[in-house]
Amino acid sequence: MTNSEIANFLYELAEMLEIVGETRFRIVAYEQAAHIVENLPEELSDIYKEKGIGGLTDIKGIGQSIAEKIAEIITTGKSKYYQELSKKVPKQELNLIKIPGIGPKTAQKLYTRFKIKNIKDLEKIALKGKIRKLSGFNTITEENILANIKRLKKREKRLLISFAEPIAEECLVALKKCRFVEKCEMVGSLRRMKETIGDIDLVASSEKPNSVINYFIKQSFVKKIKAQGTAKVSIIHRKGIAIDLEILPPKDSGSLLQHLTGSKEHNIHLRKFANNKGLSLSEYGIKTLKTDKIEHFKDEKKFYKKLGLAYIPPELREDQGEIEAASKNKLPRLITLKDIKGDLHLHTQWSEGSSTIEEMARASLSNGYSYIAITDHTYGLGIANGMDKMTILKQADLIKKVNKKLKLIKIFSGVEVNIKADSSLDIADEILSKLDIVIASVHSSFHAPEEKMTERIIKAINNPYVKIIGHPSGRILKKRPSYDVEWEIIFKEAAKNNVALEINSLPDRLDLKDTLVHEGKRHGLKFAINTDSHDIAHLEQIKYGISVARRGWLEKKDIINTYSSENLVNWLKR
DNA sequence: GCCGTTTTCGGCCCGACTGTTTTCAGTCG
Repeated sequence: MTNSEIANFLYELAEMLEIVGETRFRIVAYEQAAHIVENLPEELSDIYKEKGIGGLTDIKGIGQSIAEKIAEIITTGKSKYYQELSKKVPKQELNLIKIPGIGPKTAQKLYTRFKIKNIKDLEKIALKGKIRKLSGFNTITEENILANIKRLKKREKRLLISFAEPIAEECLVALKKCRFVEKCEMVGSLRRMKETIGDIDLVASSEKPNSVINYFIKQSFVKKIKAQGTAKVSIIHRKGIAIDLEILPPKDSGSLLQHLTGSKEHNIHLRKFANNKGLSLSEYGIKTLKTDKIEHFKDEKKFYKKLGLAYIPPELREDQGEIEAASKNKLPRLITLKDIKGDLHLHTQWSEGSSTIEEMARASLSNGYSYIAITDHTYGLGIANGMDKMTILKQADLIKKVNKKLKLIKIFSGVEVNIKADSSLDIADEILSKLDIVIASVHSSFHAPEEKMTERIIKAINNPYVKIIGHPSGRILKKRPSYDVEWEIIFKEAAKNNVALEINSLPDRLDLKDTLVHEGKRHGLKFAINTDSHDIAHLEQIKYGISVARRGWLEKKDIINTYSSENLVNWLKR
């Protein structure tokens, strides 16, 4: 049983507890445990197999009671507690609380009155105008329910960061033109550079919040106003994405920025941490509990400093140990874009790319890179016009010539070789040995069982010429889950054999993902942040790969393409 | 249900917006 299955199980328990009217704190305990399990790098079932119940309760946020429920579901696939609860909770009510704006109380009212089976039924009843007649409801609430059902259908999945970011930019450009706005920024998951975004959160500082709100809601991209107050406004953008804007006076801009950047889990932990020091946090500043006096913060860094913490970069604010690290001044010095010296995964017209080798090299040079690797597909990947061995050698020859022509950038010859279903590579070692760098990737048989898939990758890692494993988990965001592999074995083997794992910067891959990157770092692994560009226009997507690396706590030294050309050559020889 | 540089019991993050509750509950982030 996977962590995400166990997390879903705990989330469902929390939802059912909510409906039966359990105390808030018990519900929160289940929700927190679910969240912790969801983000755990190690598989819970492995921990249980190795250490039993004690291994589970060692995890902060999981106590005896929840540990027993997890153990039961791992060993038997069932849970008595779950079964008992589901008898008390109509499944229909569980469906209803998925609609934004409908919580357990409203769900119960609607269900007991109408005996609705699902969201579709609710929609029908709302369309017939029956809900407005119920006490406690009216035409407006009925309309809201309908609008929210529509939204739920639309945004069932989160948006890629590459889709959300330009929309947020558009809003900021508009806000900056407003004369009442002093400063404005992205906050929430966008500022933390999460791989997918639920809705866009923006913050502005101004002495006249109302004027800013009135200006904002008149913009042409606003399709609908969802909620409007004196300090906050929520709209729907014409592309269907929800945008929240919050405004406070400049004297509070630091604490507001901190508050809205989140994550929720980071903030909860931070507030508990502050409570222990006799302080209370909010978007309005830091209150000393004894005196009730509030200190205001224009600067976010000073906000953290007041708590005795080093400044925590937004990408780390996921409650993954960053508060403890900041209190001991042990935060990593995160990698930045300017640390990158080259891109080691590029395609050209020689396989499925649209640019030439020289075009790629020149574009990279103007990016400030000192080297690149050309790594076109090999012939097993027929769909991508993969190269056979003669073509590979011909291309390597051409690369030598281009290298002589362009002296300011070094071009490494390479391939992205396929790891076949039988674990072998589709190009012989004899050819691979003539190249500077080899990436090995899985492009077929994604559904192989965990053991087989792990064996395929391990075998590639042990090939003396393979230096990087490309997009190691194989996932495509919103389309394809990652394949089943034993990460711990792969991390250990890759670290031992001096093979780097790739952080692929394509916005729908971002593979390896942040939490696994963090775990890999603990094993002493090296990484390569590559774009997998098929066109010179893709080179700039390296920023998304950098974000993943930062979210995975990586520093310059963890990443091979921050090395100088000379050091990289030495590393490749090792 | 979980947790402990005060604690194994008694707390548990904090505030905005909506609706019709004229002083607050429900919901959200």
